[in-house]
Amino acid sequence: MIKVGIVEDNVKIRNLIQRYLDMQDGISCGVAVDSVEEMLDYLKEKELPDILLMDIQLPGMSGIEGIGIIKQDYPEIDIIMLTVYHDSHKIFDSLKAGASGYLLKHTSLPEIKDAVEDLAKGGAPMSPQIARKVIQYFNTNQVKKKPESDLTAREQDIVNGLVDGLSYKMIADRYDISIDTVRAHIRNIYKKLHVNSKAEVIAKSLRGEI
Amino acid sequence: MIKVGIVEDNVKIRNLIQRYLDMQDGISCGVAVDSVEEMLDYLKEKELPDILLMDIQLPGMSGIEGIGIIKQDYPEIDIIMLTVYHDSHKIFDSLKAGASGYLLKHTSLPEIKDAVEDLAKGGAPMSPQIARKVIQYFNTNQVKKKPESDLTAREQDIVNGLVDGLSYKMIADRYDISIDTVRAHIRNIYKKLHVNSKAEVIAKSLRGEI
DNA sequence: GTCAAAACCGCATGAATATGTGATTTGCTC
DNA sequence: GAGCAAATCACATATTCATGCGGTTTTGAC
Repeated sequence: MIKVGIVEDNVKIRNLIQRYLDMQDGISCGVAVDSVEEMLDYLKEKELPDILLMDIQLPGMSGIEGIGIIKQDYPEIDIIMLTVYHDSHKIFDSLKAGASGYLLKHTSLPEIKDAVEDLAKGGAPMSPQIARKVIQYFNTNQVKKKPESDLTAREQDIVNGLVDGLSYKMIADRYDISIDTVRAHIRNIYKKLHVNSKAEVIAKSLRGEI
Repeated sequence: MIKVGIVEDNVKIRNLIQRYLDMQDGISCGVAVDSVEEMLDYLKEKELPDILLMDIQLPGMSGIEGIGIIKQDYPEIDIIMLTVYHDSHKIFDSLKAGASGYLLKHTSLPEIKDAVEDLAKGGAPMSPQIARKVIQYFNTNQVKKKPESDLTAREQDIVNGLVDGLSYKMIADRYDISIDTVRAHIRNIYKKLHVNSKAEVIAKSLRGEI
């Protein structure tokens, strides 16, 4: 018997999921609350569930913060996020915090049931769009081992200066050239990198894209 | 009609999958070869498939090397790995090389068909065990850093804006606040981080020091 | 020895940023 | 309900940046 708990502030959705899961063979859903705080109270008193379904947008503590707190005290509980958010930040923050699955809210009840069973069997339920973003994380963030910028050595010097947080004047002093020369180099760097601010150069550089 | 190609050196498996997929509605599987080299020859001459199913262990070039070569010349082709290997290195190397899905070989024919359709719809098919390993990558590899910045949630928002290369005005628009408020937050951020330029904030953030 | 690329320099101007000095509202704590 | 942090907004000013234009000198390749 898989014991499931729900943290979801929309009463209708919460009751719907709880009733549906509870009537399935092999699943019991004995606790459904509307905030992380309530769930923490419950966990202190009662039997621990195996799996939690959790929203992100909640009254009080957010679901993402909740993951961290709950996993710290009860690392054996697996958490599936069930939310409308499909932006990368929320997804990766959730996974980093310790979530074991991530479903979007349009997921049907049978699919939620499948996800619970999947997780219990050692899988990691994800909505297809979510899986795609996770995969893309590897595709994009790590494939580029050699970004191969066409920056000259001097231009790279200037970039390093920017990354060190220096102003044009400080860079000029560091390399003993005039500030107008720094400007000239920066201009060329912007052209080559297709950007138009210090900020973007620094970001690119620190992301390893130069 | 989804056009699928197969690279698999086991003739029995290859023929089985090809025949099965080809008889499905909406899928055609016109090419099935036993090495990356042959597939490259085919791609030069004929119509490009939308999706490739590819083994890792192959005569000649390995499937993982193959991903890189194929994606370089034909980035629009999505590749699903279909292999017996479930070790993290092979999985992550494949994903980094540009694979869009990863299935284990015990996957049934209908599941392979589902995977093809899933991918065509923007998903990212993965066997449950694979999904679990991918998720664990985030859980373990990245949780460890807690730089402990005392930035408030709003201040962190602003920092994210800066890292995205936005100007004050753009940040103000993103969060629907006035540019003077952005300035105020930036001031406080600078105080807390002991810096005095956008550049330094971005650098600190991307170095994980926030 | 010519040619192109790289590095260097200068001036000018509008835009963006850094920083100061205010203020109001809200929610939480004691 | 006093005190305080957080978030919001305003106005002002000096500095820095982004970008336009124009150059010269050095250096390596052909």
